[in-house]
Amino acid sequence: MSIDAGNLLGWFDLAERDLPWRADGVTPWQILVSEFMLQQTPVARVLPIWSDWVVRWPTPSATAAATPAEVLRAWGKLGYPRRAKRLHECATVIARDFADVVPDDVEVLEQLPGIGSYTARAVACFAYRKPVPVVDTNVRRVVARAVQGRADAGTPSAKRDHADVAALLPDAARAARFSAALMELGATVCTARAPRCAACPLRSCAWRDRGFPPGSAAKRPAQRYAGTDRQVRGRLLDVLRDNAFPVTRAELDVAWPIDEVQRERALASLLDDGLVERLADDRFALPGQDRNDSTASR
DNA sequence: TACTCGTGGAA
DNA sequence: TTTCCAAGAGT
Repeated sequence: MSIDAGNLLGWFDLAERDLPWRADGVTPWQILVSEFMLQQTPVARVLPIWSDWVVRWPTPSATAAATPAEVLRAWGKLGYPRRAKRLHECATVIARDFADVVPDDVEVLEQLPGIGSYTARAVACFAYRKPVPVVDTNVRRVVARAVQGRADAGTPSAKRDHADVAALLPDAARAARFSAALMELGATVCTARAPRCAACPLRSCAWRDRGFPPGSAAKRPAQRYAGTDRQVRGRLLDVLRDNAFPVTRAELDVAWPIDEVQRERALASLLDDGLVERLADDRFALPGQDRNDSTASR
């Protein structure tokens, strides 16, 4: 089964969310920034961060001129701070090697830091209107249901997923908007939990035709967060973000006093990721931040 | 392929 | 309260 382009696009014309990175005049770089922020992160949480960010650093070179510390602070608690580091690196490469112009070629984009299969295609499609398949978790779910008649998408497979979506794309003139519409449908109607089938605009759906068979119960154990290294890293970074000057080990210790071994492991991984810097006096700071403080002189 | 990597709101 | 999961990337 396929998806009728006119059917989906007609719905999108009426139901498209008014997201700021979709507005006229938003540059490819600013769209790229939105895609970094939206990786595994809900739209509602990205909105305020993105709005401030693109005003402060409207171009790759402006972003590259900032310190990693400034970028990490602006990222705030958006999560996965390695994304912020990679966005900064990505800006540096584009400013230096691409004359401050975001590439429009998928294969070139994929070589940039923090840009993978999805983001490369999203930028090519949304910023440059290229008719390339854009496959995210929403698209995979919509295709699994409407086309394949299954409740959930299978294990991701870039090659197969791209082929599945490429087969659905209409003519090149409408392909980019079709991809945006497919994502939008998955994000707002054909959702993972409690899909709103009564509001679905699709006239054909293989999953519905089969009587909505449930997904296979073989799900991976729910991801836990409390007590994980991720939480410890988050606590440590939280301390560093909140301090304009370098902090001592003792100040980090209180962020996770329970388990010293785990705390050291988390700190080592942050250093390894380039998200934290160790100074010669054994204090710690966000990379590139001011090293002076009021206590150093007395 | 499977696992790590944050965060917080909704059910 | 616990569970789910939200425009993925890198290894």
